[in-house]
Amino acid sequence: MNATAASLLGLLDLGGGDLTAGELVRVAEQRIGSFWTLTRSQVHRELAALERDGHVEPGPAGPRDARPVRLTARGRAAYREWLTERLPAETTRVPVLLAVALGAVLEPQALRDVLERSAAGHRDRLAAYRALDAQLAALPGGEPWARATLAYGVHHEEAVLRWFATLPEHVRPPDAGTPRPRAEPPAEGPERQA
Amino acid sequence: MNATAASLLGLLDLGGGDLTAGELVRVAEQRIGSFWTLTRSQVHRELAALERDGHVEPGPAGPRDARPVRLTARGRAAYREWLTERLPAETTRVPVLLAVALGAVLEPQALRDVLERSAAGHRDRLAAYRALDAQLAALPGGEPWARATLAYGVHHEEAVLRWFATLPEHVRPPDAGTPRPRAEPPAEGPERQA
DNA sequence: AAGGCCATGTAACAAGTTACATGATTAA
DNA sequence: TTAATCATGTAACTTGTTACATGGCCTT
Repeated sequence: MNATAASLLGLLDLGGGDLTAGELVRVAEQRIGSFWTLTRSQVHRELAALERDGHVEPGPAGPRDARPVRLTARGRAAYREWLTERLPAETTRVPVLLAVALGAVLEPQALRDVLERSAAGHRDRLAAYRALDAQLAALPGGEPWARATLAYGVHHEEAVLRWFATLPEHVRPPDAGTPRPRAEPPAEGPERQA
Repeated sequence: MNATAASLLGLLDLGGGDLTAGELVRVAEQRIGSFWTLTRSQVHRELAALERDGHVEPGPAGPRDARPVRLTARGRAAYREWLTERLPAETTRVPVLLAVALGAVLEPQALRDVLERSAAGHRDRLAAYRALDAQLAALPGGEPWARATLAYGVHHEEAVLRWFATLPEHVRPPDAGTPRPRAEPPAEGPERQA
């Protein structure tokens, strides 16, 4: 049982019915978006292993050789055990930090350009998360868990943007704000949309 | 040129002199810590490729078959080009978010345990970052770039801890604080755009 | 001087990414 | 009916991880 396999079983559990590889990819994208990458190739490979181990069983075949799978009781127990007992720590690679760590040997202007592009991406993502959250909030059930997941993204992006503002002035990207002032009314509403 | 190779060249540049694979791993751990994972196996593999491509050249051999390498002019240009022109976006897998996304089908108690353990890890890391930052601040040069890197970690961990406090009460880990009162800790971000 | 310890390099394995061939659906 | 498009599965490749054998270093 690995992280990818466990996540697939969990999504099957959440989905309720039979899902194909493509559907799983879509559900993952929708449910955990940019915080849990999954490619179709991975899904196919893991699904094959999961079926071999009895964690999923094939459902009725669909068009295009699409093979929906269904979670088995064994599979449900396996992923839950993994989730509660073997959940690994978060691992990250933050490319922009590499640039910052090398700040002593880089041209300030080059570093500043890198930071500016990175900051723009974070601003865009923050805006996208907020927009999506507004959509979810309007839905009947309120989608509390999807919104909780999104909230992580919002908190993270806000934190990163605040961090940009703390960088030395000669490399700080424009529009990153300034280190100190956190008093003024933050423009909560519609910002420059991506 | 890939991210791992580029980071090795950058660290060689920063280090100044000849470094062995093991030294590179140590420098990476010290400089970008938990935001840039590197294993010795990767370093050996990449170093072989880098030497083949003329990005590094072998220095005087040391004990235990240790083979220090030195950055070449070609290597310096290559990693800088990558850093400023091809820096990839951040990719993350946040296991705890998987649990949250599956909140609808998990036992609340199980989810709460998972969250509590995750929160504990984040608290520990935040404390460690702060302690390390205090050490760096006391150093002669002040280590501005190392501290800037660390600051990212501090901001990130603070944000995650704040996020925990926003989760539904019946799964919120103890010691996570409460959603509303944001008196003391860094508050709503001043991510002013324009 | 000897034995445990630790760092080195190597190799096998697992996971993630990219590119491609095929077949179904849709629109003209 | 035909052509374009899109989703599917497969394969090849790259990157990351884990486990292991060896040899210098340090302590006793």
